[in-house]
Amino acid sequence: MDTVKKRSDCPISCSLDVWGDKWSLLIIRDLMFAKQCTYGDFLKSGERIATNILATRLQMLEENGVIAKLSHPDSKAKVLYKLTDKGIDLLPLMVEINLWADKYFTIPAERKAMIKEAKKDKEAFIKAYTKELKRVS
Amino acid sequence: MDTVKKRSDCPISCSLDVWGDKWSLLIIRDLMFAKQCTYGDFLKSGERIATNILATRLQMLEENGVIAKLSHPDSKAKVLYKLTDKGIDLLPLMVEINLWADKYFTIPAERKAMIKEAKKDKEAFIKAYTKELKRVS
DNA sequence: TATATTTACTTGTAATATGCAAGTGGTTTA
DNA sequence: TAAACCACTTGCATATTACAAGTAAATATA
Repeated sequence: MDTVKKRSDCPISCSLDVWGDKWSLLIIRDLMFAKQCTYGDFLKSGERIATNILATRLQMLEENGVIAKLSHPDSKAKVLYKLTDKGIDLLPLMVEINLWADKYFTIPAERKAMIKEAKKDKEAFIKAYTKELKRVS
Repeated sequence: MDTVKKRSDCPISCSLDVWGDKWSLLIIRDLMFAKQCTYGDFLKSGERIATNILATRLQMLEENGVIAKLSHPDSKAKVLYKLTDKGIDLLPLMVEINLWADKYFTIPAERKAMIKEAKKDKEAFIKAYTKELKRVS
């Protein structure tokens, strides 16, 4: 595929060049929740990503070292995706998005527990959850 | 303009519906750095946003309560944009993006000082800088 | 006071990206 | 051995973006 074209050297801009679209962070979210996902798992997510978009985003995120493919233990027909360390390092960002959303949107009940935990002791939560994510990867 | 169409109730998804595109966070970045910007200031930024895109993004961000217009003290021809409290609350998110980028990209020298300060004591930095942003708004 | 310039946009149009439906080719299950 | 599953690809209509040019009000200049 084609190389990512940088718009500038600004750290925000460079970051957006990697995951700054409507879908990438949702893929990363799925991987942070589920630790590992198949292609089909992503398609089943609530936001109904189109299959061609999913394919190009997965490719893009892999090229940028945010996610990695690994072979599925059960079947050669399946592919497992997981976060790399670079992807796991997006956890603090993900937490902050959740906290912002918690302040300005109505959050579904099943998501409140994690947000509450992150609010109680942010650093501790991130440390513990990072460890858990790295254990799987 | 048309209402934002939610893809799901997920906090990440809802947040992305507001600022999850290639340009919105750059607009917010400019406002966090400069505190107040005119339309022309945004156009002058390094990433060269197209004027029609800028206009629609500013409108979108204003509709979503992230930024606000105010009259320019010098001239009726000029318009000043600033962050609302909701926009200022994106500072922790912005800091985390910078920290992630600092780890994985080459950061321009002139941006390193702020990142260093944020790394030294994140909470203190956010608190102090939030205060400064609110002072202007 | 007339004219030029600045400012914040808008409009038109071509290029690109997205979204949807259907298809493909290996792999696994029955 | 056929049907079903899985991870994609392909084709095409629609939507979004990018680029260039234009507009109207406000201000600066002659």
